[in-house]
Amino acid sequence: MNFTKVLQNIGKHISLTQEEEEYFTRSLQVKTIKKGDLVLSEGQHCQYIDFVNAGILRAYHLTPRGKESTLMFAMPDWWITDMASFVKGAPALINIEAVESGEILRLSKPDMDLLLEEVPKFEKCFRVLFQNAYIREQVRSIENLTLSAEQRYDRFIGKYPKLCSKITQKQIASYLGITPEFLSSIRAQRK
Amino acid sequence: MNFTKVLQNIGKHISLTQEEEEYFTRSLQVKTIKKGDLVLSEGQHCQYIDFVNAGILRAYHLTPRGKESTLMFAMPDWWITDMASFVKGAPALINIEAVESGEILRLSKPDMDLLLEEVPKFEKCFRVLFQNAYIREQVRSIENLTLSAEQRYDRFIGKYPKLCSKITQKQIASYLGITPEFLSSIRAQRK
DNA sequence: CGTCTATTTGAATGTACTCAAAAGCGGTGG
DNA sequence: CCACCGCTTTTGAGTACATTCAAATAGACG
Repeated sequence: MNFTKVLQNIGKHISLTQEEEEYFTRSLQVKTIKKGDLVLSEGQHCQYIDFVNAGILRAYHLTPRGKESTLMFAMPDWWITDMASFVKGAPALINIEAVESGEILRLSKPDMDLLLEEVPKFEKCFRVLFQNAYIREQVRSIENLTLSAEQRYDRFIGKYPKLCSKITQKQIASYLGITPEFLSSIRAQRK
Repeated sequence: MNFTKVLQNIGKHISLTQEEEEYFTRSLQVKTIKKGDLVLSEGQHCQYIDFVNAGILRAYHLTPRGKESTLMFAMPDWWITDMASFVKGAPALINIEAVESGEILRLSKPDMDLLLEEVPKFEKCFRVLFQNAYIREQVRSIENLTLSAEQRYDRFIGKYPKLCSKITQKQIASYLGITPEFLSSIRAQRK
C-alpha cells in the first residue's frame, strides 16, 4: 500500500493538505494484479477509474470475429478506465487486462463523486487529467487518419520505447490497427 | 450577440448566479464566421476554445501531399479547439474552417484561466466537457480500429444525420479516412 | 450563363489481409 | 535441467480492400 506515486501524480495539478491527502487515499482501493488478470470485461459496468502503481494494463476491444484492437496501454503513473461506462453506466466496450503484474489503485464512481464534493480542488485535477487524455486522443486520431502503418509504428516506438520491450508485437500490431503478420513484414524490411 | 445558448450549455453542468453569468459572458469574444473562413490555421498558436452559436465548423489536418483528414465537425452547441495547442502553446496540428456561416463565442486561454480562478465552479464544467470529449474520442478510436469503411460510414450517418445534409461527401470521406472516390463507390453499391 | 468544384465511373495499382505452415521462444512439469 | 507444449513471430502465396489517376457528368455559386 504505497500512495506516494498517486499523491505525486495529483500533486502535479493541485496541492493538498494532510487531511485532504488522507481523505483521498482512503477513497482508493488497492488491488494486486497478476499478468493475464482482467480488471474489466466487455459488457460489464465499469465501476472504477484505475491508477497504475506498478505493472502495465492494456485496454482492448474484441470484435465478433475475435480480432483484438488495443485502445491504450497504461504504464505506471497513468490513469485508465472505460470513460463512457464509468461516467454514464453504459456497458463497457473494452476489456482491461494486466500485461505485466503490479498494483492498481481504484477510485469508484460514488467515491469520486464524494471526493469532488468534499474536496472541490479535485475538479481541477480531473479537469487537467481529462484534458490531457483528450489531447492524446486528438493526436492519435490525426495520426491514424494521416500516417501509413509503417509511420504509425515509428511514432509508437518513438513515443513509448520502454513499453515496446515489455509487450508483444501482436499487441503493438493491434494498437496500430494492423495484423501481426503485416507488422512482422514491416520489421523484416528494415534489416 | 446572443448568449442564451452558451449559458444553457454551461447550465447543464453548473448553476450560476447573475453575476457569474455576466462575468462569464464578458470573457467571451463574439466572432461572425462566413463559410470558408479559417478560424485557426495549422502551425499557429491556438488561442481560443470556441463555442459554436450558429453555423458549422470543421477541424482538419493537411498532409504534405495535400490530403485532408477531418478530425471533427462542430455543430451549434459544441465546443471546439486544438487542445494541445490551446493548453500547451504548441503549434496547431489542425485547421478549423467554417463549412456553414454563423457565429462563434471565443474564450481565450488567459480568460479561461482567470475564469477558473474567479469562479472555480467552472472547473467542474470543463471537467465534464473534457470528459465527454474524451469519451467521444475513445469511442471513435475503437470504431476506427474495428470497423470497415462501410460500417464507419453507417455509424456516421446514424450519429449525425443532420450534419450529413450540410456537408460534402468529400468532407465525410476525409472524416472516415477514405478517398471521396471510394465513398462514392460504397454509396453506389447500395442502390 | 459560365466557371469551379464535387461526384461518379472505370481501369490499373498498391497496401494490407487471410490462410497456412514453419521456426522461435518462454514457461512448466517431469 | 531438459523436453515438451503453447503461443508468438516469421515467411510466402493468393486475395481483398482501398487508392491513384483520368475523364465524364452533375451541381453549386457568383
